[in-house]
Amino acid sequence: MENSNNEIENLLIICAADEGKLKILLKKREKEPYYGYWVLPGEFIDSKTTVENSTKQIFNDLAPIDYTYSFSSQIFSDLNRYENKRVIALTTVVITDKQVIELKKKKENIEWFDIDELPKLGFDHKEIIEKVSQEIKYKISCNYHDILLYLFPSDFTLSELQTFYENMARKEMDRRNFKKKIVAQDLIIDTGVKDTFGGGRPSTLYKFNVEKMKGMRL
Amino acid sequence: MENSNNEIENLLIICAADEGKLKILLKKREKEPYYGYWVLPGEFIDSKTTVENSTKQIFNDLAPIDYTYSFSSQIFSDLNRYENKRVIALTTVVITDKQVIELKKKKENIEWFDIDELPKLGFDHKEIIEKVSQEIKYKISCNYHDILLYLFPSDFTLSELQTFYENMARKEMDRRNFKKKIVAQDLIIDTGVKDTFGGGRPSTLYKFNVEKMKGMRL
DNA sequence: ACAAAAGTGTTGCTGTTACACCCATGG
DNA sequence: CCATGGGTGTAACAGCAACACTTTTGT
Repeated sequence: MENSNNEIENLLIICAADEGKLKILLKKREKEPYYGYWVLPGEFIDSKTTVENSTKQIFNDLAPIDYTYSFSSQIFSDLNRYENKRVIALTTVVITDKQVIELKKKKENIEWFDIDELPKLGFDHKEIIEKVSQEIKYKISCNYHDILLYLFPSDFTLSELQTFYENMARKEMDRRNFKKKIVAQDLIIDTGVKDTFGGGRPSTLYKFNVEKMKGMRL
Repeated sequence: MENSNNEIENLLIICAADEGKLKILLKKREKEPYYGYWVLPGEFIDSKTTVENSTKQIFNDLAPIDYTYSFSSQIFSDLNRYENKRVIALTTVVITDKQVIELKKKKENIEWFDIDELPKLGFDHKEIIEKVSQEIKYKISCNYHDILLYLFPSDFTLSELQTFYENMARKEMDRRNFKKKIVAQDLIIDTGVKDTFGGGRPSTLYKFNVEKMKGMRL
C-alpha cells in the first residue's frame, strides 16, 4: 500500500488542423524494441517533475516554440504494456498551430500524419491514439474549452474550417448554411486578405472573433 | 529516465443525482494527518493493479454493489501534495445510483454531500473536487457518453430531472417547454406509477427510453 | 378552503434546411 | 474558353421561447 513503485510515462498526442484534417505528430523510434516503428513522443516522469512540466519539455524538444493549449486525456494502465516492467501511460493532448508543421524539417525523425491514416505504430500506441482521437474529435465538434481557437489561431478559409468541422462531427453541411450559421453568431472576422493558392476563385481569409468564440458551444 | 519511482493514488469522485442535486460520496479520515477531515475515497496503486481494478476495489469496499459507469478524469501531479513524498493523483469519476445512498448507514464514516456545499476537506481534495466537478457538470449538460442514463437508472419525476439539469447546465427552463422537448424526442417512458411523496399533486414517474437516449446530445 | 406541486396548449419567433446560379482566377 | 473552387439569397419548415390557468393531493 505504501511504496507503489510504479513507472509512469507521459505520452503526447500533438495535434494540429491542416487541410481540413486532424494531424498528429509522431516520432520514428531509433532503438529496440520497435526500432523503425512510429511512436508517440513521450518520456518517463521522475519524482521531481509535474506532468505539465514534462509536457512542456517533450514539446520543446520537438519544436522550439510554445504550444498553446493542452489537457490530460486517458490513462492506460494494463499490466503488460511493456515486456519486463509495469508502466502506466498518462496521455496529454497538445493543440498547436499547423505552422509548426514546417518545423518538422529541422528534425528528420518526426512527421505529421492524418490521425485516421496511421503508419505502423510501436507498443500499444495505435490503441491509445484511436481511443484518444475519439475524445478529441468529440471535443472539437462541440468546441469544448474553445479548442477551435487553438486549432485555428491564424487565418483560415471558410471551406478549410468547414471541411475540418465536417470531419470531426462526421456530418456534411451545405456551404451557404454553414457560413450563415457562423456569420449570424458573429464568430469570424474578414481579414481582407485573399488566399490565391490552388485553382479557382481566391477565397477570403478569416480569423476567429475571439471574444464571441469563448464559451460558444457548437 | 528509467526508474521513476513515483507513488500513484487513485481517488474516486463517486457521484449520484439526488433531489435535483449532484452528490458526492466522502469518507471521514480516521488517522493523521487530517484526522476527522473529509477526503475522497482512494488507494495507492501497486505495480500489480490496473486503475480500473483499483477503482472497483475501492468502490466495493464502500458499497457492496457494482457501479455502472466510470471514467478517468484529471491528474494532479504537484510536487508538494504530500509532506514527505511525491504522490501523483489520478482521479476516477464513478456514476452510481442514488439508491446506494441508503447503504451509507452500513458504514458510519462515509456520507453524501452536495458537490457545491463541501465540508472541511483534507489534503488538496477541495481543489480536486472543484476542478473535476466542472468537468462532470459539463459532461452531464451535454449528456456526454450517455451519462444521464447512469445518473437516472431508475424511475424519476420530470421536475427532479429538470431541476438537476438546470443545476448542471446553469440555466433555467420553462416546465412546459422542458417536457415538450423531451417528449418530442421520445426520450422518456411513462411508468404508470405516481410519486405521492411530498405535498401537492402526485407526479408521474418516468424512465428513460434507453435506445433513444443513446448518443443523444442535449 | 387553502397551500403545494403537477399537468397542459397556443402563438410568435428564431434558427435550420433545402436549393441553383453567378463570379474570379489559372491554365 | 474551360475547369476549378468561391460567393451569394430566398422560401418552407422545425424547433424554441414566452406565456396562465386548471387539477390533484394533504392538511
